Amino acid sequence: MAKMSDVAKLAGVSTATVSRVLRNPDAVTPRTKQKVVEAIEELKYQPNMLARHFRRTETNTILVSVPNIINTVFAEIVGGIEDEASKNGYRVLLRNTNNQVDSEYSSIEHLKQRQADGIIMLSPKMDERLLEEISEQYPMVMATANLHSSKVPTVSINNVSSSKKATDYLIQLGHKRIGHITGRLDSIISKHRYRGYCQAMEEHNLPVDQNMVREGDFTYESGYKQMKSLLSQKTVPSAIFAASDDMAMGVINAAKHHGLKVPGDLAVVGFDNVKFSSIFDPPLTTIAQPLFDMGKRSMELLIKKLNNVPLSQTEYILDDELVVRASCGAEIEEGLIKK
Amino acid sequence: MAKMSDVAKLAGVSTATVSRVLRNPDAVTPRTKQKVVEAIEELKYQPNMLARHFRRTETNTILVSVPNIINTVFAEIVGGIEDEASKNGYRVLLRNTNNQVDSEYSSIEHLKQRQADGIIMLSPKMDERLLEEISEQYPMVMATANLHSSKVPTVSINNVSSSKKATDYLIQLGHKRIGHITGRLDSIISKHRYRGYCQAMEEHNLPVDQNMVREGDFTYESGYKQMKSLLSQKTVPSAIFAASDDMAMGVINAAKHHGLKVPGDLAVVGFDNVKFSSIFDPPLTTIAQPLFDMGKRSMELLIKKLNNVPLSQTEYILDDELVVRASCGAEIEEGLIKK
DNA sequence: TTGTAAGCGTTATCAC
DNA sequence: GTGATAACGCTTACAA
Repeated sequence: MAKMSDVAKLAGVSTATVSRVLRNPDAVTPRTKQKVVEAIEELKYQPNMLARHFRRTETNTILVSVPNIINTVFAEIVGGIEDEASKNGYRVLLRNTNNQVDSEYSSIEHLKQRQADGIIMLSPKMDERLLEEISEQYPMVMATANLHSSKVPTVSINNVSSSKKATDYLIQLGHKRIGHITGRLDSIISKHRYRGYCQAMEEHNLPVDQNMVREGDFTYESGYKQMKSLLSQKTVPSAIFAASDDMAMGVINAAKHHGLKVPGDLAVVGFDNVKFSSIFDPPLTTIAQPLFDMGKRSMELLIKKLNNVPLSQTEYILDDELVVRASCGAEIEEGLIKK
Repeated sequence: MAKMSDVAKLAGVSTATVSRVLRNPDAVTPRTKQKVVEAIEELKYQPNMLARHFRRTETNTILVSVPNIINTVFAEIVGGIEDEASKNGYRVLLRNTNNQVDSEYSSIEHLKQRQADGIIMLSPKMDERLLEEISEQYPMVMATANLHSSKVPTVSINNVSSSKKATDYLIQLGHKRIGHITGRLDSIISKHRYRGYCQAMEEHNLPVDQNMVREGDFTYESGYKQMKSLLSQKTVPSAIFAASDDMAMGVINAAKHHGLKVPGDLAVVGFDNVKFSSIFDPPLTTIAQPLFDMGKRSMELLIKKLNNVPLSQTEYILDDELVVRASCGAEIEEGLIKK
């Protein structure tokens, strides 16, 4: 494999000149540049990036810590990150944590060992104070995370207001016994979505009945199971707000298997607007998180940090949207919501 | 940031010894080792991996070229790759190609620039001869690809026999007008699946009617569109074999929107067994590709190549399986297939 | 504008 | 078993 010194020799110049041609061609006369370029082509020279990264102490690589790449929510965010990254000459190193905090720590180690220029953490589970500490020393951005503190730059939607919006919608359709399947309640996202649900209920003087609330873990299976549990009670909800589309689909299938019609006997609102939510039968009414954009935006912010551009804020709240489909039996007609 | 020489100084040894403690601790007396370890902890020394990679000319990173990470098929394979990689101390660098051949070439450049120790290509579209050439010089494995040649190690299922199996199943259920939605026919995978379909038909003396065959591109949308097209004809199929689950779901929804009952009026078999296929209504009968395992296996093979372990073969065919669910209206009962 | 040469932090080859 | 030192390939003061 040809190295820079080979190119230099063939072109009759020094390695410094070859390096300049590569890095900043205008600092060199057209003539020498020409010679060097020819030599590069002749030898099919490829710079040894390991040497370059070492010397420049940068990798052009950003690390993404993902709880689970198979989850379409994260896959879409990663898609957005990758898109923006490759447009800017960065590569994306993926780290699947499988929801293990240990794995998150080891991602941080990678960062400290300078194997990546920066990190984007998706829904981190690790200690918040530690996260802040690292964020002070290394370029870091978080996506789909709501920490208590706002020291770490975070891209998300407003999980409280969006959930309130979802619940409001069900109330507006006339529902009173509205159940909620939460995500794992050790996650702040889940707490916020729960809070939005509570706020909507309380504002309309509807009691938040703990018999109507179940803790899931964002998965289809947990939605299915918790709905079964709700259906085994004497009083049964007429509507469900699920904190994820996967759970909403579990809820609907559980209801169907129980002989209920959706939306006839049960209205369901999901959360995320993953691809399948529109394909599912019935298509899900859901809160659309701009997942791809969240990924893009996180990467944009990280690039700013990498270039020492000061960020004007630390919380970037993107717009969510209630996407109305058939799972609540409502149709938009002339701008009005009809049951 | 502390460097090795700092550790050496504090421990009162040379850098060579520190390096030894890190790489091969048994080549050092317990006493010196102890001193060095203490110094490392005291200084919170982290090796500079950029320097190490440069020096060792290896990165412990493998590159995965993915047509589209948002596609659950690929996401599951990547999940398997990541799993096996992290068990073996490798990191996974992701490159989303968005089905652009150019992007595949640029992944290869990364490899040549020694930014990764090896590469796994998922469904590559680039020139086959070039692929072979690169495979001779660099560690490379392919997954979900069937090339004509068998020089590049490839992990896949047998797309011909699996498709034949799927079609046979429909024939066995009594269907005669069986349609097929292919993937893009410039892909060998699609051609093989088509071939399996044809073989099954011909073996049962059923004509392969070109009016019953449509070219899709593996996406839900294409399945939907091509089914609409099939339904606009005078003679309409009674069953469809779709070359992907996404297309199968498109087919089913198109049929439903057209007023047909699935499986009552139309039986559908898909391909891939993505997570959502069992959640869909009706749950899809489909060919299960062991996606996660395919990822794992590809990584295993790549690790062998990286360690210069000779591979006994170049084609690794994993077992597929026909998963029978409700989309064909059949139920397994006492081991018998009933209509 | 171009060349010289030092240096990035680690590892490997020698001696001792 | 340990230490001195050269080397990996590129970048960058500094000198010319």
